[in-house]
Amino acid sequence: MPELPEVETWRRLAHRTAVDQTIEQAFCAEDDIIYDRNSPAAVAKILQGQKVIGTSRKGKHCWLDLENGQDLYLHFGMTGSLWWLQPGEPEPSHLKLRLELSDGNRLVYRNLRRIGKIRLLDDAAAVPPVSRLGPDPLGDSFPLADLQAQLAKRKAPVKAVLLDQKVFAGVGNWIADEVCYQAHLNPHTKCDQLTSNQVRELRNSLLKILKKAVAVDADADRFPKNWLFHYRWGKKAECDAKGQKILFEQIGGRTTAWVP
DNA sequence: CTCAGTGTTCAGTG
DNA sequence: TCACTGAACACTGA
Repeated sequence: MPELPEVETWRRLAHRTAVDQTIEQAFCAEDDIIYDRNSPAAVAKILQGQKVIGTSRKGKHCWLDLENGQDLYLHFGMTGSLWWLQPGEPEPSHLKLRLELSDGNRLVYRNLRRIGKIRLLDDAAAVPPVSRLGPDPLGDSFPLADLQAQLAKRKAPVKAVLLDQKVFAGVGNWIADEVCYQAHLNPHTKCDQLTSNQVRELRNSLLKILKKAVAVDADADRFPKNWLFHYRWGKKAECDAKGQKILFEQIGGRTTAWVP
């Protein structure tokens, strides 16, 4: 479920395993998930011999900073993931990118359903989609006053605006629902109808959820037991941890789980 | 067989 | 130009 916490966890993985390593060999699948001025094979050729000097993330987008000044940009879509493999460890299916590092380990990107992107960019932060993102609530300054002003201008349901990457870079469907749940907001509420206390609660809940999810490496099994998260999947659970009925509705074009 | 789905982006409307 | 809605994208699994 690649939303901000998962992507941040993968960025950290890449950071501690690949920074200061040289890419000895690279493989890019012949797949239009890798679209670029260059063919996948040409991208692999450029990657070969490059040292990784850093990692970056904004919202759900992340990239490796290469020694030649370019960025290896990764977007995970709905089903992408990043794996670090030691010698002998088998690779996952649907592998789209493999970096063989100088210490003998591999960093690989896999994507089951091919909604995602791999690109070699001169400056990932300067071009869309990253350049169009609003603040990342964890990585950027995210003042309450700015949020109040933004939301006061929006008439869409709060659930829909939580998914707007220009306002909350990195929030996805389950986080948006979790925020409404923990902040005691009806996801149908129009943003311009929210009281200033509600906006404060929304922001507090969002930051709390993101920090906790990142602190447990986005491992859902370690999310607090009282989070709606554990009860919303598969539409199996009728009730949350307190026995309150969970509703499933379409809001902002997506399935929304909420408790009145 | 049908359909929903963790994300983004575009067309159409107002 | 913007805000908003709904559809499209690709594929799997329920």
